[in-house]
Amino acid sequence: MFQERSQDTNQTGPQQAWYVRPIPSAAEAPQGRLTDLLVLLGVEPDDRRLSDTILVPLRRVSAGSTLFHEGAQADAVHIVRCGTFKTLRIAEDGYEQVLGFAGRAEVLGFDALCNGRHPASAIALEEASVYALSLREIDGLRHRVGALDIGLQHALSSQLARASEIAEVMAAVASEVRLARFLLQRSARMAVYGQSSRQLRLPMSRRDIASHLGVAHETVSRSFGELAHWGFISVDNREIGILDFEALKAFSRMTRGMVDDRAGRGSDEKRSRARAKGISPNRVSA
Amino acid sequence: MFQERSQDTNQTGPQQAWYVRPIPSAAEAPQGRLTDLLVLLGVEPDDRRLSDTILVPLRRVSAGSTLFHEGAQADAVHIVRCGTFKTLRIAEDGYEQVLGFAGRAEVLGFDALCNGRHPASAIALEEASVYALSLREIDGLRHRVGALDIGLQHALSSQLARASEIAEVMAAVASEVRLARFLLQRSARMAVYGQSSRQLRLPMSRRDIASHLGVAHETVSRSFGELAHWGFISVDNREIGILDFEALKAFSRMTRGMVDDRAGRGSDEKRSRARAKGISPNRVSA
DNA sequence: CGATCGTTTGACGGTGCTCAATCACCGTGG
DNA sequence: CCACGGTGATTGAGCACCGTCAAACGATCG
Repeated sequence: MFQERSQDTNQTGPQQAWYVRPIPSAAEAPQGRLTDLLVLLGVEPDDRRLSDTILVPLRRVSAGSTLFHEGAQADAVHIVRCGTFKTLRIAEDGYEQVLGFAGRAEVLGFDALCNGRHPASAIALEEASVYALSLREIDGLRHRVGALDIGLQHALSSQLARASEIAEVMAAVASEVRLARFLLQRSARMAVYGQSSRQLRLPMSRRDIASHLGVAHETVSRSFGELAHWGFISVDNREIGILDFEALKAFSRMTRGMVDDRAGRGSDEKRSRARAKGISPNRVSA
Repeated sequence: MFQERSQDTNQTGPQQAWYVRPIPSAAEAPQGRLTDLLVLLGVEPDDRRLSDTILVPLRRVSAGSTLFHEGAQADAVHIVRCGTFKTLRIAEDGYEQVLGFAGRAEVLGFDALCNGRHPASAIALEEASVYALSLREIDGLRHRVGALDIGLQHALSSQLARASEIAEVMAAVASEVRLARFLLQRSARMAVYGQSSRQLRLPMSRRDIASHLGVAHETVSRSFGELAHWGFISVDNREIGILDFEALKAFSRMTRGMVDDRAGRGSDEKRSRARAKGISPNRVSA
């Protein structure tokens, strides 16, 4: 469905796992070294001889299948090794609210610790694999391996800081600004891992983006078109190129026009979005 | 520039703490027992004789003054003992985005751990006091007192789960629905601590609410009026009474009208918001 | 009692949601 | 090979809703 870009390595074939796939039992259960997990989390293994001997279960998730369901009992905390996930909640009427996207080294499912149930679902957007830290083992492991404790703490702090990203995109009034901020967030996250921050391969659909930005998916399409039309980005399906980084950044700063600010200075600033269009032919307002 | 709004209750006079206010030194530095903090976090002190002897610095924050500033170096993780805070980020142009509200037993500033700087500011909405766990001591304490480790983990998990609240309110298209969801969130949080969940005293201004909901503050006023007009709530300045809980809950479920829902059933359901006006009593269905 | 801020209400214009239709892409099967 | 659904992405048209500007109202405190 989504995957034909990097999906050449389909090993299990059509086995789609619509329901929770049981952990591969016994023989072929894949495992990873704790050392590798620590490196993934960005911490130096303090006792390498110990962490080398400890194995952490790995779980492969095929594109489109769910890592865990909203409401399901939590059994483990997951750390993404590769691939991308979307986290979402589904309203009674079926509307799916995408809360965020999680990639390499990000933690999934920690928010289930407090009451034992997942408040959101996690669905893989592409072939992915995650480390699964069993809830029964995690506390013991953290005590035995101090580096894991630090690494997890660090990752959780990052995730908490990133939680404001969704507020950042949704706070913008104009849909094009929302999209611009979203693209910059993706770009910044790519840059952290040394990836090119000017060429993005979005693993999620327009509808996922729309839900995440809080707009209709048609509006996302239009906004892509506008941003491209203004020369900020180039759009080729899910391949996005950032052509004018600074302009995009400046444009993304357009906020709710100084609402409530009775000081009033800069009441003309807000109109600059209209001016931004002036860079190229004037559109709208016609 | 922005904060002279709720600065009325200045007990220290003009000493406004524009910068990080140093912890009250020596003599009068208030301290609380670790045991009390553990109880606040909802965990049983495992070694009471130990936790009774350990003291945790307390910090009092007057209404309107900031606990920490966005961008400031983090020195401690705070746990709210009493009072309410708003967390916010300020855009270059001065627009203040309210990310959330933190009350009793909630953790503030943990998101600064990953890079040492606070990604958001925290401002007290009313007289408040917080436990301040110094960053240098926190790891040692967590190791010595297992209950603290568990309690913090639990609190962080809750906070992470609550991070989706802002997405929940902003996801709604109609402003009245956003406000309804917000009120229900507040009500639910009150209920956790045994407070009456049908009578709310909102400690934040309309402008704060507006920023948090992603709408203009005039729209918040109008939405309050509408919800009251429909008989869902009663409004008396910042005192809100929930008159018809079920109706309010049903109304809050109105989502983006089945966008993308190709099944298409219920395309008339969405209009029910307009119908809601005509009906004061129960209209629930679902 | 006046000043300041928070809150409410009104009017207008623009933006985006809704409802459609169309195109592009893909795997399937005649 | 092309017709055939199925899905995602794009584009268009109309109208309700909310942001903006403005002014009045209310509360609190000096």
